[in-house]
Amino acid sequence: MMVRMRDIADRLGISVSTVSLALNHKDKGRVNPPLAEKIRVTANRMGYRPNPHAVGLKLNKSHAIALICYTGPDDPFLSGLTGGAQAAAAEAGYILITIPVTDAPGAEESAIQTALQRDVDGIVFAADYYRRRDIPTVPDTTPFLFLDCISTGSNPVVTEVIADEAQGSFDATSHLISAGHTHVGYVGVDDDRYIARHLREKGFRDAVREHLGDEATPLIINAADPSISAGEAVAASLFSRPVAERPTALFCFSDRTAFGVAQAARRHGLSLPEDLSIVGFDNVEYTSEFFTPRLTTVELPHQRMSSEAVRQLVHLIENPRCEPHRLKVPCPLIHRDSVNPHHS
Amino acid sequence: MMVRMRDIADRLGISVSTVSLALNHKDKGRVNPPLAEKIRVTANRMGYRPNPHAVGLKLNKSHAIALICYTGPDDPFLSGLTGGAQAAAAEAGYILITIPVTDAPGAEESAIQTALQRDVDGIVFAADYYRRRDIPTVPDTTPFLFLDCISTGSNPVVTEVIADEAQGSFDATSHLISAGHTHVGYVGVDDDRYIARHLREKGFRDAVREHLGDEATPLIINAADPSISAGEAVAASLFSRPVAERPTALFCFSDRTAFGVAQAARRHGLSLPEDLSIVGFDNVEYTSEFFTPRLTTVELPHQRMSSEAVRQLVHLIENPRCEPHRLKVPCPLIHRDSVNPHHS
DNA sequence: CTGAAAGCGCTAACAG
DNA sequence: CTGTTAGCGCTTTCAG
Repeated sequence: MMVRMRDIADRLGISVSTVSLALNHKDKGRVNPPLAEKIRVTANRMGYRPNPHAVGLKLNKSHAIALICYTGPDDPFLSGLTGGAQAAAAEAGYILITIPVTDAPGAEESAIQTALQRDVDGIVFAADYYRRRDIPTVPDTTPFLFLDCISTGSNPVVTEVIADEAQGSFDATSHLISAGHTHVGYVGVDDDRYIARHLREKGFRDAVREHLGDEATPLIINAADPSISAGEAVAASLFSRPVAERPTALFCFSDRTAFGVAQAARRHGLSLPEDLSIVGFDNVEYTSEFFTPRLTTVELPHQRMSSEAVRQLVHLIENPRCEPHRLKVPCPLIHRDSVNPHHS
Repeated sequence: MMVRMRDIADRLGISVSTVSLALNHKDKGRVNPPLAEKIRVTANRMGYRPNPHAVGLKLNKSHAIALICYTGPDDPFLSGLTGGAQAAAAEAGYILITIPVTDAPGAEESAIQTALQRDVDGIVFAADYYRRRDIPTVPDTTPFLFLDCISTGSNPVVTEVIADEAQGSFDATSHLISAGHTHVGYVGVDDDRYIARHLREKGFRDAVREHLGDEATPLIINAADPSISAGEAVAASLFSRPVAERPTALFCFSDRTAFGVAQAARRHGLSLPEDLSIVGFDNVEYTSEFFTPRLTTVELPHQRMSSEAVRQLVHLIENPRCEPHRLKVPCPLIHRDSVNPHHS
């Protein structure tokens, strides 16, 4: 069934080592070129595929990559994460092993052990949500990389792939302002566990300063958490303000916040997007699209992040001496129907 | 770093084969029990883990399972599928290799080759959506199983894990009827590519017959496809009927159909769930929850299906002679707010 | 420029 | 009951 080097050596009446040399492109000045070429051609024709176990046993390599990933049963992002990683790995000729990790004590170590035991060539470690965390113990011969999380400590000691949340927020806010809204606000979240909160707020502030000038005081309120109900709760206070102080456009920490805000607005008799424009953040699959009006939002590009992570990892595997760095994947603004132009 | 059988043999002053025997529980009547026990204990203490490559090379096994899966970049179900499979595989001590497959010609074969080349112990083949398809060529020494798709041909020649759609529809319809609705209808879909359509319609019909009697003529209309707009389009015709013929409750082919129906209902001045109760199908992550009113719907239990699939596969791997069969995973009804009691 | 041979860690005959 | 031995398919010195 499986054709081995042995088979092609026999066919050509030569030895296995010569075949190995040629097939691994280590033949430079060791096998005469025409022979090497002939070897490669017949290997191809015979459908030769190296036996990964044999190679692995010899080289302690497996041409496999592990994606270690926190897996809430209802994580809306796992899908993008595995999908992107899978595709990128396949493209680079690696296989993807997905290893779940839970909150149980020791689970991380055991996940990493599982990976190491399989001699994976590299590990992508993804947290459940963007957050700061310390680096698990991994032998530094094994390329390792963070996805959607960053290491504690100031400069990256490990390569990290994250979303450029500040840019996403900046773009969203800019979009609102360029639609004519001068009275634009930000509905954030008041919980430091969401480290994205600072980046999103920063993007908002920067956009306000850049487009509306230094003297503009940014309107910012914070919900208790990123849920619909919390969004609805804080937003209520906004709409009971005097009309002059009432924003005509709101950029929200999350899609759920935006839904809550929308609900509160409607409750106060406003209609969307005519009386209030909103932009969310996350682009929760399908949901933002189903909402009425279809929610304009900033996408968290999980698919691209994970494929980028795998690409970086492969690069690291193939170029072992490569400095750790932080790669920010842009968050695209998804234009839909929840933003209206405003004429003052 | 890695401790080998050799190491533990040396430590104990015995031979590798004895260690192998003991560690693989093949020691019955071949190694004296106390020794065997001591071997196992020290193996544990030394943190021995078998080298999968060595075992694989020898046995053509890898203690790995492949999940071959169609992967639309925006498939809302991939998440549940991989999540469930991952967890179940880890639990059974197998590793999960996820292999993407696209619509490109030859992609399926190549995915399967990739899996076989790695000597996976079994393959779960998942289609993107429930549908009938023929069985890819896989050596019958490799346990193989269909997830969310069934083979062409009448009786299963391969084990299949699918959702019990008819039961889900039956339950949804029964729920509507037991809430007092006698004028209940079904908004289906008029496209045979969705093989679920017949099962869902059947569940509806059966429930109507069982609870409302044979003489009740089930009200059924079909949308062109399962989209929101198509749902909205057919539903419109329903609401322009005379009040007496107007249903007070509708079971819908999909969540999206339900959203469309809701939209049409509102357009006709009805309010939900007071004037119209609706139940969807799919429980699209988050979405059904965000909708107002929160949508009562039938869940497609992808998580459970995939974990069940790998459990079945593991069983198949460990009990090679096991008849192919079809396993139906129940579709639970998720009670939310879109169904109101009806008093006639 | 090419081949013989050793050995990666493990299993399974086969001897003892 | 235990040890010796021969590979699994491949890479890699080391001789020729």
